[in-house]
Amino acid sequence: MPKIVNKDEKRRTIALSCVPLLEEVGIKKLTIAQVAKKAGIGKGTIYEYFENKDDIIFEIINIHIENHDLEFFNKIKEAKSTKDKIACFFYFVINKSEENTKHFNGYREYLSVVLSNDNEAYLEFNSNRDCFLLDEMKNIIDEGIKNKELLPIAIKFVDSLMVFHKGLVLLRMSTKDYDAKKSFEDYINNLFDLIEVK
Amino acid sequence: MPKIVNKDEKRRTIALSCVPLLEEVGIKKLTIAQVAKKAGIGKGTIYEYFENKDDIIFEIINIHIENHDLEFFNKIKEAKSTKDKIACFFYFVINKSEENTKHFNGYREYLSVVLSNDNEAYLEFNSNRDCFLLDEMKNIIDEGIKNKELLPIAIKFVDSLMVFHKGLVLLRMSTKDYDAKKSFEDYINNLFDLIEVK
DNA sequence: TTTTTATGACCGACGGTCAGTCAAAAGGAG
DNA sequence: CTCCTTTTGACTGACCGTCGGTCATAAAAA
Repeated sequence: MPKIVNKDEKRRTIALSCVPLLEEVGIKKLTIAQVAKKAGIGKGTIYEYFENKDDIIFEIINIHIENHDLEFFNKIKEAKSTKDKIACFFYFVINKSEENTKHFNGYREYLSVVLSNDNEAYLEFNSNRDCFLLDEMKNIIDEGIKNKELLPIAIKFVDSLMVFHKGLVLLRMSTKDYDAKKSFEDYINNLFDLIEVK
Repeated sequence: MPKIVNKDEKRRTIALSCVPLLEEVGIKKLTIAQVAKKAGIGKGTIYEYFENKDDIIFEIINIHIENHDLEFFNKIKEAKSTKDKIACFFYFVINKSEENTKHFNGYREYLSVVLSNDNEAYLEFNSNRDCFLLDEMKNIIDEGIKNKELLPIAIKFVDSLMVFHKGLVLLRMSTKDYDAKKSFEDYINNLFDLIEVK
C-alpha cells in the first residue's frame, strides 16, 4: 500500500500554497487548474481533498481568520482602556490601509460565497465565530465594569454592539465610499456618554 | 427610420417575465438560455438589453425593491406610534413568514452578486437607497419629537439605528437560526428607555 | 437599399469526473 | 531474509457537460 496521507494536513498544505494566488486573482478568477498547478499536483487530486471550489476558498479563509485572530489578540493585550479594546474589534472594518483593505476585500469575497450558497456548514461556522467574538466582547465589558470604568448597565449594550459591528461590515462592503470610522466614532461616543463612569 | 424600440421598456418587460423563474431556480442556476426562452426571444437579443447576467439580476431586483417600497409605505401609513413605524423598517429582516423569507433569500442572493463584483454602479445604487431610507427614518424620528413622543436627543440615534438594521440583515443571512426579532426587540426597548418621553 | 433589430449556432472557459497508472506495503513461497 | 505477487490508496489529465457570451447572417422596417 502507498503511504497513507494525512488528509487534513494536505488540505491545509494545498490551501497554504494558494494564499498568494487567491490574493492576486480573487475568487471569481481563481480556477481549479491554477490551484492544482500552484500546489504542484494534478487537477483530479484536488478533489481528493476538497468537495468543490468553494471548499478550497473556505480553507484559505480559515487560514486568514487564524492569522487575523493572532494579530487581534496581540492588539487587545496592548490596549489600555476599555474603549481602546472595543476599538480593536472594529479595527478590521475601520482601517483603510492598503494591507487591511486587501484583507477586507478577501472577506467580502468570502461572504459573497457564503451568501450565494445557503450552505449549513458555512452558516454554522459563522455562528460559532460570532459567538466566540461576542464572548470576548462580554469579557472586556465585564472587566471594564469591575475596573469601575463602566457602569453596570453597559453589559446590556454588548449584543447591539456586535450587531452594529456587522452593520458596518455590510455597509462598507455594499455601498460607495462608506465612512465606517466616522460612524463608529459617533456611535461609541454616544454610547460611552451613557455607560461610562464619570 | 426603422422601428424604434424603447430599450428601457423592453428591459423591464424581459425582466418582468423572469420574476417567477428567478424565484424558482435562484440566481446560481438561472441560465441565460432559460431567460431568453421565458421572455420569448433569442439568446443573443438578451445582450441588446443587458450587459451581462448580473445586469439581468439587477433589473429583476429593482422590480422587487419597487414592490417592497409600495408595501412598506402602506404599512407605515397604518402605523400609529413612532415605535410601530420603526418596526416597519425592520419588518423585512424580522418577519419569518414563508412569503417574506422567500424575498429575504432573494435579497441575500442579490447581495452575494454585489459583494462578488466590486461594481461601482451597484455600490452607488445601494448608497442612494440607504440614503433614502435614512431620510425616511429621520423624518419619522423628527415627527416623533414634534409629537412629544420622543426626546430631542433621539435624532442622535438615527444613524446607528440604520447601521443596526444592516447588521441584523447580515446576521440573519450569514449565521444559523439567527433570531433577528429578539435582537431587535431588546435593542428597541433599550433605546426607547433612553429616548422616550416618560 | 440601408439601417436597425433579432437570432441561434458556435466558441472558449471552467468546474467537475473517471478510467487507468503508479508506487509502496502486505503477504506468501521458498 | 529475499523475491515475487497482490492489494490498495494516491494520483493523474484527458475528457465531459454546462454556460456565459459572441458574431455572421437573416429579417424587418423605412
